[in-house]
Amino acid sequence: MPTFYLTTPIYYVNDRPHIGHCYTTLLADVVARFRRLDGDDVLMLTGTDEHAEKVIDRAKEAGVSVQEWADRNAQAFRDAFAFMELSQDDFVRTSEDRHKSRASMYIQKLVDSGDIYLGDYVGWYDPGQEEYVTESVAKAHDYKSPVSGKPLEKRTEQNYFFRLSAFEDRLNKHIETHPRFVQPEARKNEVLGRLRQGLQDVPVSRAVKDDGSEEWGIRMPNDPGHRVYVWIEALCNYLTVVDTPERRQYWPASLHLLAKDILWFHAVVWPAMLMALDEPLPGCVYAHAYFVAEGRKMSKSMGNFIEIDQLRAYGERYSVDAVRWYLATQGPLGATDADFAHANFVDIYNAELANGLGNCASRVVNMIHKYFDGNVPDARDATVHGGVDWPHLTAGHVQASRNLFDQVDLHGAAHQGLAIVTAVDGYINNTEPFRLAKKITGPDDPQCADLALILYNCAEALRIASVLLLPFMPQKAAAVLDMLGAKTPGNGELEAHANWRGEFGLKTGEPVVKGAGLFMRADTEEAAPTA
RNA sequence: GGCGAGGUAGCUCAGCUGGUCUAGAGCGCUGGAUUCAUAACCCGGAGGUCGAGGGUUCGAGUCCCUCCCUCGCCA
Repeated sequence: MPTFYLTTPIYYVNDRPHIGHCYTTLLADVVARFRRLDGDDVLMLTGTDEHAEKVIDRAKEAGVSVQEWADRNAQAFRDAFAFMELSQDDFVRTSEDRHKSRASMYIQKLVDSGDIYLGDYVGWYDPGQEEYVTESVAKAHDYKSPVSGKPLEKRTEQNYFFRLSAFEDRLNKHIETHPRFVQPEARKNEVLGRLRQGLQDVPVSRAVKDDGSEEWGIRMPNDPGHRVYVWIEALCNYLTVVDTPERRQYWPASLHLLAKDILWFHAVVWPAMLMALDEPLPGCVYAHAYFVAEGRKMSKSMGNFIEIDQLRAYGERYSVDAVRWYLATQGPLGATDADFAHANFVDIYNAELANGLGNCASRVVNMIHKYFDGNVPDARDATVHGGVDWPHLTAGHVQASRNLFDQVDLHGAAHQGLAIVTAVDGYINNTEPFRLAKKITGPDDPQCADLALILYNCAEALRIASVLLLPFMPQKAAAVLDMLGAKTPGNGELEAHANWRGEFGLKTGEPVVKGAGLFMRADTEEAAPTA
């Protein structure tokens, strides 16, 4: 069984879960669900990054221990992901020993190999903030603190550095010989452009004073006066989690999903570290863009972050699967930002879910009830009818789904399932089963067989469409399968279940259930739901 | 300032190496048909001087130049 290991970034534990965290993790979830269905041995990883110094500060403000604070906030991410029906196989926290011990080991290895060395760091220090600011920021503020306005101090301190510069050629070569390594294309160009300007070694630690405060973070091996920078330690999570005898087979990761702001770390620093550790590199680093809210950039100062509670409100009104569908199909998977706009949400919801899938399921099930007492009609042996070659048509969309998932094109893949639904709608209009039903004089009327064939084809096509839609809307697609009396496929069963009238095809005589409306039409005038 | 991406219907976008593009899709809008269905589905229509100007060519949304605008990355 091929393995497929995919990751999201680990999220800063002080943050409140918002649409951005949910989006990246949802992408991973949809891909993971599809891969499992298609037979891969999948490991999907997400988690929290907990060792920043601000975590200590905030815990103090809240009057709780750092661990308690981190526990509480990590749980908020778990809850958010549970609400979104996200199916991570593991949730790593950098404060866990399994992470800390191995991350220390990697650092030690890099020290031993000389890829991490002790050097002098010269920079502009802001005493008020107790942090360094970059040269460009310092210059922009006339060498005064951007916060307090007091003069910055030029300081030199000893730091450990990672010899990033040594990997420039290998990185360039790798990116050029592996066209899918950095995606999408525009992001790859950015990385290559920046590589052309040359690489500098990067500091990976900072001196800490032992003031008796709580033990937090990872110290430099053999030099506990230095704490490993949180970002470099955080990157290690992708490896620490699978660096066990049981999980080694998953490495290297097939796909790292992340947002564009941390592309550099993932496409350059992390691969260079892996080279230094003599580890194989991940297959693809995919950096998506951002969601904006109602056309405006989300920011702390604007206070317009779409937080998990607002997504919950959407979920309550329109269903969680509708939220998943909107994010997955309308999200900023490419290089440009996407808008989470209420009017747009309602448009997509009505057009694709209510008028599309929901209405189609409703009309098919209803006719089977009306004309065949709610039992799957007998299709005899015909498969091509009304100008549609159903086995061929559905198989084409199944294959297209696979190809699109390979390219992480979720929008395209989602529409493969929907395309079958559209085909069913067109087929019904062309063959007019409802009109046929009126012409039928009795059970011996040969037109009865035509009617049966038409409705069987509709139901079977809808079944396969649902299988393809399962990764996007696990609840609703399963609900359609339930209505049709079909089984929901398990891991590795895509092929068998997507097979027209195969082992899992609809069986003549089996009951079809009229369920509640799947996605009821939304009122376009209604205001957006609020948390 | 350096590098990069892009400006195509009301909206979101396809249009690869120039010629079925007399310019497309989906949504929205509009007319019709229909009634199995969630005022839905199906068919048709309107709507664009393809950012502006110049050039190459028998022929340019597609190549070249200049300019304008937007966005991203870096400094």
